[in-house]
Amino acid sequence: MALSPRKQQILKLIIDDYIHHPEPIGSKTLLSRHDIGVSSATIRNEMAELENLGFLEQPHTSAGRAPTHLGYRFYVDALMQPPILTAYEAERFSSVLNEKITNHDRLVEQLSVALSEITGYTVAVLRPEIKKAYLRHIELLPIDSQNVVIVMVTGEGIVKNKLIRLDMGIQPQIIYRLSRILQERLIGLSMAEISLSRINEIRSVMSTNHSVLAPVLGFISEVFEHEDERDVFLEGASNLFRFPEYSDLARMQAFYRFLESKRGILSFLSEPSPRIRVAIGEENGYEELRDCSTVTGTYRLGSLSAGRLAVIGPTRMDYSKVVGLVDYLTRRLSTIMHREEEYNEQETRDLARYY
Amino acid sequence: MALSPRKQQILKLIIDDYIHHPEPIGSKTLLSRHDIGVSSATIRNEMAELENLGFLEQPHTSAGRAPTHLGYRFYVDALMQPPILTAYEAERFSSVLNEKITNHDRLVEQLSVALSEITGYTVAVLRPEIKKAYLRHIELLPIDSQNVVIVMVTGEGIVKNKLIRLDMGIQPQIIYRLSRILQERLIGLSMAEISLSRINEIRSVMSTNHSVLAPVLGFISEVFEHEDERDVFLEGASNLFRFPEYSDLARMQAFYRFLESKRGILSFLSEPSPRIRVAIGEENGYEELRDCSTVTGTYRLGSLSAGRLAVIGPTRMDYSKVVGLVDYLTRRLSTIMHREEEYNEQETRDLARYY
DNA sequence: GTTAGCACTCTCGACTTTAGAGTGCTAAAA
DNA sequence: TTTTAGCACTCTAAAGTCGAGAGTGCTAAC
Repeated sequence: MALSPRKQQILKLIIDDYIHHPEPIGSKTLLSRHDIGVSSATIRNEMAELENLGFLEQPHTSAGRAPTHLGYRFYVDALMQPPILTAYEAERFSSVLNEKITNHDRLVEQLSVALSEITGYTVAVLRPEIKKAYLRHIELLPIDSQNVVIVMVTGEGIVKNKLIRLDMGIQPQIIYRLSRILQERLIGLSMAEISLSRINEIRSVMSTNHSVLAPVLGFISEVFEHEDERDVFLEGASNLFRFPEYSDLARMQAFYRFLESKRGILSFLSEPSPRIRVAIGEENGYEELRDCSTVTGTYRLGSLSAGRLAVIGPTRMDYSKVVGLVDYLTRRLSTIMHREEEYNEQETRDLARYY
Repeated sequence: MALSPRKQQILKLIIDDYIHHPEPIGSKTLLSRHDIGVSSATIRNEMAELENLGFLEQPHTSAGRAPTHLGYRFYVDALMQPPILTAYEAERFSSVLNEKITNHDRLVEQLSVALSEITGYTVAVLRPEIKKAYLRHIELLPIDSQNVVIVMVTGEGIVKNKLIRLDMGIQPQIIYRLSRILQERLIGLSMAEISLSRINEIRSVMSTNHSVLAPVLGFISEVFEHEDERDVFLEGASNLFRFPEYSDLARMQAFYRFLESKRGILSFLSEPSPRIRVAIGEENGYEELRDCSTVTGTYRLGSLSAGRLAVIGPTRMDYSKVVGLVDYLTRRLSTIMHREEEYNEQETRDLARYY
C-alpha cells in the first residue's frame, strides 16, 4: 500500500496539526493553514481515499477527519521528522546528571521528573531487576543477641539490607563465622549462580545453627527472586488531565486505577520490547491504555537486567519529540551506568589483594 | 447556640442521608424517608432556621437543602453515632497485622491499603521522622579500596545505609578503625545528641583521613536531618473519582496535582495535631483540600516522632466510620510498636555484655 | 487529473418549553 | 403558641426546536 507522495504529505500535515489542536480537520481548513499546491476539492478526494485506506476517520458525515491509530502508526514509521533535542532539553537533563547523585533510584527519578515536565505527559519507570547482578559484598552484622543485620552490595553499588530478628539468642562469634562463610562462597557470583545447591552447601557446613541460617538464606533469595521490591515509579500522572480526550471521567478513573494499582503498569513495563518501542492505542495490549500511546525505552544498568522508562500520553502524542527524548535519555543513562560499571570492575580486581 | 432536640434530630437525619445520597433534600422527601412525628411544614420551618444558623444551605431557591461545613462540624462534634468497627473491618486489619511483616514501612503501607479499601477514600501516610531515634548500631563496611558502605540501625530496628564512593583508595584497616570510633562514641545516643561538637570530636581523633570522614559524617547528618526520605505514601487516590462532587475536571486536576507533588500533602501531614483530628473543608488549611474532609490519626513508633495517617474524602464523608477506623488503627499500630520497642530495649541491655 | 459549484448532512450552541420538586407565606386548627 | 393544610410562586433540569456553520460528495466543466 505505497501511498503517493501527495497523500503522505496531506496525512502528515493533518497529523502535525491534530497533535497540537485535536479537532477533526476539513479540506478547506487544511488548505487555509498550509500552502499545498492544489485545491480543496483535490484534497477532499485524497482525504476520502486516505479514509478508505484506514488512515483517517470521520466522527460523523459532516465533520472533518481525524487520524486513526493506523494513521499514527504510518506517521511514526514513515512520516514524522527525525527527532531533534532542543538545547534547553539537553541542558535540563544534564543539570540533573551533573548533580552526581549516587543512588541510582533517585537519579532515575529525578530524570523522570524532568522528562515529564518537558513532555507534559506521564512517565513511568521500572527499575532494573536485581536478579542478574553479581554479589560484590555480603556481611552479617550482629546488633545484639537476637538481631542481625544482613547487608548485600551488588556490583552496581546497590545496597540491600534487612534486620533479621532471631527466635533465640546467638553469640556474635557464630554470626561472624557465618558471615565469613557467606563471603567466601558467594561473593563474585552472579545471582543466577547462587542456586539452591550452593545454599545447601553452606547449610551443611553450618549444620549446628539452623536458627540463623534459615532467615538469612531466606532474605538472600528474597532479594533476588521477589518482584516485590520492583515497584514502579510514576511521575506527572496529573498531566493527562490537560487533554480534552481524557475529559471522560469514567475512562480517566479506569486509567488512574490502572496506574495506581501498579500491577498493570508493572506487567506492561515488564514485557520484552526493543530498545525504543512506540505503541499506539490497542498496540499497548491493555484495555486501560487503549486511548493512550506509549514510548518505552530500555536502559541497561551495568550487568543488571533492563530498566524501562515509558512516556504515556494521548494517542495524538508528539511522537517525534518524545521518541527523541526517550532515546537520548536511555542512551545517556546506559552509558553513564556502563562507565560506572567498568569503574567498579576495575576496583573489584584491585581489591582482590585485600582478601 | 444550643439547638433544640428536634433541630438536632432533623440535622442529623439530613446529614445521615446526604452522606450516602448527595442531593439536596427537601422537607417532604425527608419525611417520606423517616418517621418524624411532625408534618412537612414544621420540618420546613425548622430547616429554614437551621439554614439561618448556617448549618444548611440551598443551592438555589427552589431546591432542597444540603449540609454546610458548619453543619458537618456540628454533626461530628455532637450528633454522629459513636463509631463501631464491624467484625469484617477488624478482621481485615488483623490479617495484615498477623503477617508478621518486619519492615515497618511495608506494614503501614499494607494497613493503608486495607484502610483505603474499607473506606473507599484516599489514604495518605507520613512515616515517623527518624530524627529522634537513638542509634543502636553503626558500622562501616569496606567493600573495596574506594567504596565503603555505612550501615546505621536505630532502636526501632530501622536500617539505613549508603554506598560511599571515595575519591582516593583507603586501606580497610583505617575504615575499621573509624568504624570502631564511631561505635564507641555514637551508639546509644539519640540523634539530637549527635551534635556538631561530637562530630568534631571524632574529626580531631581521626585527623589524618579527612577523605573518608567528610562523606561519612555527611551521611549521618543527612539521615537524621534531611526530610527527603520522608516521602508520603498514598493509596486509593483514584477512589475519589467515584464521587459526584469531584466531577469537575479542573478541580480534580488541582487535587491530584496536590497529592502528586507530595510537598503539599507532606506539609499538611506535618502540622501538629491531636491524636485524632477531623478537618472539614477550609479547616484543612489548604486551598486544594477545600472540598475535602480529612481524618488524621497520629501513631507513635517507639521513641520516634509521630507518624501520621490521614483519610481524605469528600466533605460528606462517613465520619463515624472513618473516625472509628483511624482511631482503632493508630491505636493498634502504636501498641504493637510499643511492645516491640520495649523488647528492643531489653535486648540492648543484654547486649552490653558483648561490648 | 483537477477544480468550481452546489445540494445535502450533521453538530453545536442558543433559545424555549414544561414537569417537578421545593419553598415561603397565610390562615386555620390544636 | 405551635403546628399544619393549602396554595401561589420559583427555579432547575431535561427535552424539544431552530439556524448557523463547517464539511462532505457528486457532477460537470476545465
